[in-house]
Amino acid sequence: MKAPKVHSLREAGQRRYAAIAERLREEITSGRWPAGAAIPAETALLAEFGVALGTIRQAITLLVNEGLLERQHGRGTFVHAGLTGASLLRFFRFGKEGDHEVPRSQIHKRTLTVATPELAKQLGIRAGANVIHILRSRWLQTEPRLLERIWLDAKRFALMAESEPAEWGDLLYPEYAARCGVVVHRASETIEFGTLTVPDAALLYLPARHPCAVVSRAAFDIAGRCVEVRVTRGDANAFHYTFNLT
Amino acid sequence: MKAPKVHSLREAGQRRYAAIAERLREEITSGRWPAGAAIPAETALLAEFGVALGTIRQAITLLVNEGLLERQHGRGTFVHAGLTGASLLRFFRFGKEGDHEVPRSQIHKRTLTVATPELAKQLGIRAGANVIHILRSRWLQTEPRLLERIWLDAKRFALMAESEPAEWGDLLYPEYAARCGVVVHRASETIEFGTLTVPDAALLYLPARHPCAVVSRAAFDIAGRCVEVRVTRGDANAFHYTFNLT
DNA sequence: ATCCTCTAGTCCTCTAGATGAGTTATTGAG
DNA sequence: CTCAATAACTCATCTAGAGGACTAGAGGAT
Repeated sequence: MKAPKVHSLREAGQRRYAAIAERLREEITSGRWPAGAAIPAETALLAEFGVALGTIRQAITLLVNEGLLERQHGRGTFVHAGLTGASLLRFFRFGKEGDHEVPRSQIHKRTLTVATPELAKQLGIRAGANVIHILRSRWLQTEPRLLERIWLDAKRFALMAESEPAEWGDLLYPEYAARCGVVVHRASETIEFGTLTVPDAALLYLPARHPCAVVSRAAFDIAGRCVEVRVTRGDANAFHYTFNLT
Repeated sequence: MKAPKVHSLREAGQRRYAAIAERLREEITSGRWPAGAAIPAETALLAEFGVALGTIRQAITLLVNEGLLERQHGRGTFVHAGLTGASLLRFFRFGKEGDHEVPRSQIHKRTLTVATPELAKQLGIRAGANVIHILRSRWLQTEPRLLERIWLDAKRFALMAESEPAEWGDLLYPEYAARCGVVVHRASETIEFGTLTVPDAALLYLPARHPCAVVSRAAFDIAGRCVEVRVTRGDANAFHYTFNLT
């Protein structure tokens, strides 16, 4: 089935490349083009939409800049494969530099509870709906370094509630993808400062009321739905983060 | 004088648009095209370099993405005007939201000292060379909120040493530009947590050893030279910062 | 004075190609 | 079987041009 040319479908004033980008975005966010898969070649798309190569490339460039697509010279253009989740350690400096070891995970609790109104709003579910709550620490060498609290929609992540936490790997995002088909595409993080409660301090082998950095993350799938809420705490003295402004 | 076509000047394997971008970058970083000024029109550049419009646009896009140029539809393409410096408060939440008031400045000290080896390395000057050191606090309403220590190369910023601190505005970057012709184009910032010394705490009306966020900034001009080193401290409990990852 | 239109100058979109460069699977020689 | 050459596919660069959209200023109508 040949798709109609884009000329007839776009709104007044809308650019052709923008109309094409919108159509491609729809294929991606709907999941018809799954994460990591190749999209049709540029020559195929220009034939399908009946436009010149430059127009197709402009549409694709738009989606590349949005982080939805990735180009690979000579291979093809691919739907963004998602985050692995190994990125929290960039905020902390524990031990030697340039060490990108994945911290080992120790699950302390995995419970089924009920969403508070605030959490429900973040996850886009009904207040009072079931959520999975995970408490785990992350270890480097022989020291617990980070303490994570994670909340998931129990409906979407049913298989995370049924499987044994001991079977999970140190990284959760690959588990989400393998067990529940949920790919984390982007996340928003907020950094704040606080002090450790008595039980939290015990889990991190630190004194009570020790200063800590608090990183609150909301993770989103490619369609923009929030799929995970996570709050991570670590020793404030190990915290450091660099970035650039222009 | 007509410039030679770019064909004959680029290195083997280098793209035309990359060669053109390099030439434009040289005009900008050398200061021949000053900050805020318009560059020649695309049609003028394509005639000068003897290439097609698309190639010129690709070269300009490269520099726009680097932050060196800014396009304005219908007006022209301009050299990036530089930072105003009003951006440190984005890290802190003092009082009401969405309040973009510029904090008032109180200069406590402006002294001429000698660069430590580490500072000299950052500023790209000789260890032991003269530097200007400024200690100032930034006020919102009736409270001191941030404490800043600033170091400048005394040679480049001679007029900052001679003028009266009382004459300076609340923002220093416009002073640098007006008095010394130094435009801050980009900055790199590192966040850490610490506690306040007794004298620093007194200046911020906080108890000694109160937790603080420490933001260390290196500011660079458009040619990539470090022109200012600044360390800012504020109440850690007011600190918060959000950003996105893909 | 205010509003409008016109115009020249700018960047932006789009076409219809040709050619270059990187990747991968196949095919043929040893 | 192993390895190298090749073919076929991909995205990337570049041309030469037409017309659109936006801005700013000049001039005229109200």
